[in-house]
Amino acid sequence: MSSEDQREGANGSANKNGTGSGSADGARRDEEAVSRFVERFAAEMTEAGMQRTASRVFAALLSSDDASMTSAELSEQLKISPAAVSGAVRYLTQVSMIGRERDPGSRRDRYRLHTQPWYATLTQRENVLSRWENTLREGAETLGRDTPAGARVAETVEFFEFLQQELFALLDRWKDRQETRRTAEAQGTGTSTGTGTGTG
Amino acid sequence: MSSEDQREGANGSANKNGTGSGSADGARRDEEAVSRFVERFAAEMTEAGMQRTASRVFAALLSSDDASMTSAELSEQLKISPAAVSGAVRYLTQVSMIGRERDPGSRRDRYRLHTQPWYATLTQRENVLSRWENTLREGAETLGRDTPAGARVAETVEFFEFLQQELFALLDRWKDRQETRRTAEAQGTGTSTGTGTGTG
DNA sequence: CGCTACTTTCATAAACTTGTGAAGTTAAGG
DNA sequence: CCTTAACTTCACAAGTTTATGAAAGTAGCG
Repeated sequence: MSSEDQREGANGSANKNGTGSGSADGARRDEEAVSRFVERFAAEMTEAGMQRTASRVFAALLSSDDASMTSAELSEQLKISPAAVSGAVRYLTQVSMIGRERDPGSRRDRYRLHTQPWYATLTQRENVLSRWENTLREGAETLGRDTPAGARVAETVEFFEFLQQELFALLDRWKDRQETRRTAEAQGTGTSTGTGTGTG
Repeated sequence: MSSEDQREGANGSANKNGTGSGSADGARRDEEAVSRFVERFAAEMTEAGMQRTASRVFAALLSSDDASMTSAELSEQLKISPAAVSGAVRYLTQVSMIGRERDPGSRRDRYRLHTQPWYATLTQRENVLSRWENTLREGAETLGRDTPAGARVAETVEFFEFLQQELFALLDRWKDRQETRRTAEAQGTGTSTGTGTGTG
């Protein structure tokens, strides 16, 4: 634990999240409350079937101001070993929810939330929906489309086809909406909260 | 593999799936192939986070000709104890994917696939999406909407709101489409495969 | 070209999940 | 009301997942 802190003095320390930077603005994070949110949201994702640590890492990244953290930061905030972080980020990388970067001049990797984590998840070809669809299609053949069971399964296949098509259209609409809004914002107010967003 | 075939001998017994009903038509089920489909689809649902036995029960019902099976039938086909069936159907009932019936004059319950299992799952208020949305909303407040992290989370909330709205609309469209098709079928060909469908 | 700061892999331990038999409960039908 | 079939609950065993420390692997940087 304490042996990790050697390197701290260098710069913005473990948490790049406003707190450590001693900035004078009022937006100081209540790290404890933030952590509660991280854990709660992670727990809900876990309930829905995502690996526990992967969920926690994802939630932590989602709640970090620049949408990225290093392994050490994650390890410290979530109180888990580097090994656990390693496993989690491998998973999250595989499913395209985060990316790995290297800060130039450092040996540390940074893990960054993809700009469109949900978009990526929902659209990637090797999708849950796609796989189900394929299996169901074979099942419909096996059962025979002229049987009630086969007909039911065939209809389920159609439903999933429909669902996926519509999902793509829906996501496009979202993207448009976001772009429109961004443009409007850029012209209107001068606010510069313009960090990469988590949706899409 | 081969040792499982004992059950075949008896008669239609456990499986009400067209095979036993003594009908002369060629649509005799290859029970082994059907079982492979059941297990494969169940495994995919399990991978996606659903309880293993619940998935197997669901898949079995989906593949049964009248979309319903008794506890004993499930127990035999899936080779699990009545206790396991009990637990699985309790879960499936809770998430509104199946319903419980009682054959009049019998002491056995029947578990029936809801006509619209996906519809129910996607639209019920106590939804994964709704819960995530609420948690995220609180998170946005905690983080402060004027911080990059808070803004990102707030946008995620909007995305989930958008997603849910669109999902409802999408499901309505599907229902319309199905109804239209049914009507057309009824008028056009004389086919009578018209069993309840699994989609919606 | 080797030192050192990271990251990953691996065997093991802990925690959790799941399925079971047995006991308990409910209600159909005499 | 008693008998009995069917369903549910429960404590426990088996199996699976998950996190860990230790060891091995990589790659910046002198």
